[in-house]
Amino acid sequence: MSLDDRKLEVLRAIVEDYVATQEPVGSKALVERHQLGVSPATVRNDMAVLEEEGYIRQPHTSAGRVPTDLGYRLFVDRLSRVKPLSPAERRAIERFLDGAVDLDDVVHRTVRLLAQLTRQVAVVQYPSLARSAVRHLELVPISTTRIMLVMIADTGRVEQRLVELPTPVPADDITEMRRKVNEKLAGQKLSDTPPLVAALVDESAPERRNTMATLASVLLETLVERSEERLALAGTANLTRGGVLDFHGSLRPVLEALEEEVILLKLIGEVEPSTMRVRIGDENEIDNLRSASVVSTGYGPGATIVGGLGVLGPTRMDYPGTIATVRAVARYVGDLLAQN
Amino acid sequence: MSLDDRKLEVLRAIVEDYVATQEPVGSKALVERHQLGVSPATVRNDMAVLEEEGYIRQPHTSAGRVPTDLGYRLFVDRLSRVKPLSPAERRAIERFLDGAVDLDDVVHRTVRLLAQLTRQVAVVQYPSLARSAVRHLELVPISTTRIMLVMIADTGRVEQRLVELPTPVPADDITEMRRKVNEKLAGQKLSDTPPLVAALVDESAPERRNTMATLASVLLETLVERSEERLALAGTANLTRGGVLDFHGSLRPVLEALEEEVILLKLIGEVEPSTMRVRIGDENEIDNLRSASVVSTGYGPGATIVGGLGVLGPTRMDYPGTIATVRAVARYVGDLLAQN
DNA sequence: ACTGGCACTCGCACACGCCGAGTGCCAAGC
DNA sequence: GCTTGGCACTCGGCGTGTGCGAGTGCCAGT
Repeated sequence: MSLDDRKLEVLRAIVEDYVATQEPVGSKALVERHQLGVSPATVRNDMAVLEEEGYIRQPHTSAGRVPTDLGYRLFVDRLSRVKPLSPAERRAIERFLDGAVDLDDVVHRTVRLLAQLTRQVAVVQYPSLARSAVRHLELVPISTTRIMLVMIADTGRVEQRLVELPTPVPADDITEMRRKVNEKLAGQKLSDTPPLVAALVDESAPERRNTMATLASVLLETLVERSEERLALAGTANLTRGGVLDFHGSLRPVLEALEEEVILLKLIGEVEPSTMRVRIGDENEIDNLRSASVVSTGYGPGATIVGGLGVLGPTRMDYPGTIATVRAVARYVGDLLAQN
Repeated sequence: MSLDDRKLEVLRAIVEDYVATQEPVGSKALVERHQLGVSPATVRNDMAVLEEEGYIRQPHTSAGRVPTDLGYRLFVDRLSRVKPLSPAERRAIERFLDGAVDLDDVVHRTVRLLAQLTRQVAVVQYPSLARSAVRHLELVPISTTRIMLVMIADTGRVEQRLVELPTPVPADDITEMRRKVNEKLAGQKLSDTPPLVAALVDESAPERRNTMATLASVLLETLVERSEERLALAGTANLTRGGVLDFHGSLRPVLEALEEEVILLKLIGEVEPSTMRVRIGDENEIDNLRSASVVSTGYGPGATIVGGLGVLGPTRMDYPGTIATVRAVARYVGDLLAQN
């Protein structure tokens, strides 16, 4: 059985009112606050159907209705109009993000901004190394048996790692190695580097091969295997808004989940071509987050995607507003990265 | 009026029992669980005195007693015996911290370890730049008008910053500048660098002065002014242990405080020669943390101190255990840094 | 100075009853 | 046939009342 337009309208009204008031909404209140053009009794009938179909439910027998996860899903997919940002918000974004001096700075500002605008927990992934290309590799001699390997990616990320050499290496050799390494790797996608690194070792002069092998292994580890994904988080205090009512009764599991980088990456990291991803309550695979919703998207210069960002909050969330904000912030950050 | 030994013993018993059970402790329960050698009535008289002096209080008229901040203070200062770590704990620390490849890695492991061992919120400050010396400065040409400035500190910290040059600069000049800059700054305490940097500009050849001035300003900003202190945080989920009873009723203010780097730095950063610092409840200057206690100390290679670390939890906290753990972890981290 | 005894206080848990919001259903109306 | 007003019903929330018991303060006795 399909739902007619009025029933959908009723669902929308329920979602909007519930999100706004945080209280179960009854038929009478509904007709008062929205121009539905019908009586409470009619609305009640519609509600009965919506409940039967699983879009809403009653917390207890004689209370108003509350949307279910399924209800929010339908709302997000078919009922919510995009809510354009206010000029003030646009200006806030611009003002906040301009003046960032650093990739670190950009990420930190972004995550705070996102938390502030949405009043939720915000997560921003640093540009993924896997999706970056090498811009430059630098070998900095620290002592005769130690060099610092610095990798600068085209996304602005900089990774460094100390390399302990098996034997002392003269400065000239290091200069030469730097030249070779850059010649071979600069401009390459990090994901394409492993064979190139292997080739480097093969091609190097016998007397330098040992050193080069050490270097290569660190290189591989840093660049590919450990493939360190980094994250920034902000706004956890927002979890306490609206009491402990959201997140059925305890912040514990949510806070625990937020401590696990792996989990967060799963949440916002799996960037597909799809523009915007909304996961509502039970749709989350992580058990600890069954009471939460996540709105996330990818960002990057132009059309490419180098990382993910998003927010996490109670299922009772202003989806249109949140989606609009997340999208806008992602776009600004992308533009910012494009300028570098 | 001074408190005789038995009264102090009573206070200790109250603190220990309350920390263990989280329930107000009465006179009868006290004599049962501790060998005080006197009757409940006597204990009651002692309690009356302790209450008068402000060390304990009753939540309501006919309940047991609970330590006040002042009571905890007395307990920490005069009554608690240091609780040596179990071998298992020592081993855990060692196992956890060995195998760190990076300063980043060290800090992250440390903060997680600390959170896990104390079951509180842990905070670790990265080695402060202000207390570091320059080990090496590297100028990496990115394009003709852009160079990446990489500063490697003796504490292992690496900071980088993009420098936009006013005019294109040939590679040779950059090599020369690198030499000059290192000659002047390597080995110097960061806090001593400003005049040296100024001198660098003055001494440079006229045709390079412009470039050098740009470089110098970025240098100063990165190294001294912005003097970026970094932090790692873990264990926020531990705040939810013991319900919302601790932190009088709301985690909100605490979570908010934990989001402010400035506040956290104040908490654990002000490292004085004193070895261990315990701030209990109202002793905290930050209003949001009036319901919390902070145990912190400095760490660093040998006797020097390069940063702070500590934990934050409810005033109802196992002080002896926490203090022992924080001290032990700080020592291990210091040793680890000394090895670099 | 310590102790046993005793009256007293008060928070907590539980039971009771009322109120009212909100519902489902039904019969009447457009 | 959908919509509507009417109506009986349900049930959670809240305020009141009561009993219980832990814990206290005080006092008189040793």
